Amino acid sequence: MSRKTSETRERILESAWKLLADSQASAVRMSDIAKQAGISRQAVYLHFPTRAELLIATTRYIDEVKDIDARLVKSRSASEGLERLEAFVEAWGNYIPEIYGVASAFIAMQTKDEEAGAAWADRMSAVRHGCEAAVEALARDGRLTLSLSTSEATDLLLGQLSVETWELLRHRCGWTQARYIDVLQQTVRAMLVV
Amino acid sequence: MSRKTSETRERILESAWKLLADSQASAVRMSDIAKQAGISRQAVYLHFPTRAELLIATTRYIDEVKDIDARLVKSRSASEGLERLEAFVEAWGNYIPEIYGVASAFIAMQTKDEEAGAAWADRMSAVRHGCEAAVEALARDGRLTLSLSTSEATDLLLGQLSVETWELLRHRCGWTQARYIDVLQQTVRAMLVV
DNA sequence: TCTTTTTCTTGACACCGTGTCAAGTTGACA
DNA sequence: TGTCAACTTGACACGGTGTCAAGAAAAAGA
Repeated sequence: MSRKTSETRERILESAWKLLADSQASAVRMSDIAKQAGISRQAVYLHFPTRAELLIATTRYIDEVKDIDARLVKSRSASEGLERLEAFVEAWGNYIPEIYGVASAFIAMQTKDEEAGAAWADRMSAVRHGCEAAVEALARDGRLTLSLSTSEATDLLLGQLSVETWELLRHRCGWTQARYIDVLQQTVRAMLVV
Repeated sequence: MSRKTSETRERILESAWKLLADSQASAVRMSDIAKQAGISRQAVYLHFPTRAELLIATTRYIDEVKDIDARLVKSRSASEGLERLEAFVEAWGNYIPEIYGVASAFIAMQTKDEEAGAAWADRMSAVRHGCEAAVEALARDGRLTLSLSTSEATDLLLGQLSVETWELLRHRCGWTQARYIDVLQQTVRAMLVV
């Protein structure tokens, strides 16, 4: 692996990221990314065999740069369930804008492309684990709404924290990010906490 | 307009409906629909200029056959806000499965096709009106959660009742339809009602 | 420095699905 | 019988993804 290789690879990832971030996702073609990176379309295929794999690599790259793990520390180290839940909503809710571009590209591809669907499902299952941990902490404190199993509560939380819901509220309904976090913490609490 | 014309048109709509209902939406091509209807692909274009317009016509057709209005009567005639809200969740929540096929085709097309995006947005705005009416009835009863404006509450309800959320819970998480309705009524109540 | 190997470029092509076009067929009805 | 509308057949353009082959250019190695 020469230095050149990883440099080009990174330039591709940066380009994909940038384009996905400011145009509307699925309009970004392989040739656009190549142009942005200042290389030929074929060179992109030398590094990433398919569009789906490029998107997958892009999310991983963003996770690294934006340090998703660091953002979750506060939630993971919370002593109480409710605190953990609120910290999780805040951390993930504030992370969505970072990945929204690539996320919506995935969502658009899901139906057409098997591989993209699997990759996105995998990503979502990581989020689900976060939701589950918060719900279980709540249950241990005996504060989980009685009528819900932990798995149901996890599913609901996942739905509430979905990229689609974020998009609806922030883009289509014009909410501010701060209000989104605020209201979501409040509704999630009303839904899940006794 | 001869009898023949409208017969064919209806056969196309029925075919589109059927195919969208049981395969995964965006994999349904114009040629599939033509084959199902027993006509040539070009004949489909004689009745519907684009795939988007065919989808739009298909939703209208389903609305007619499944009588969406009749399903909303109970909600519209409710005397109390809470009653109206719960009836609305039930009516719309039970209508989603009927339109899910064509809905997900729209959602998949949204990004690519301007027209499809507009049509789906239009449809969603009709649902939003339903949400709004329920929320306003609740507010009139003085039972709307204090920290939310009626518009925010409407947005939240819309998000909770979105096709995407339904799909998550029913398909990806394996909920039954009955449980979906039950839990949604409960969570929506917890979120919005004081 | 000269050679080998890797990376990237150029340009062509196949494939798929949408939408268009033109010429011809069929059937109803006057 | 002739006319008109609905339909068929077969061709084609377009846009986007992914593939292939030949060659240029740059890095690595002796």
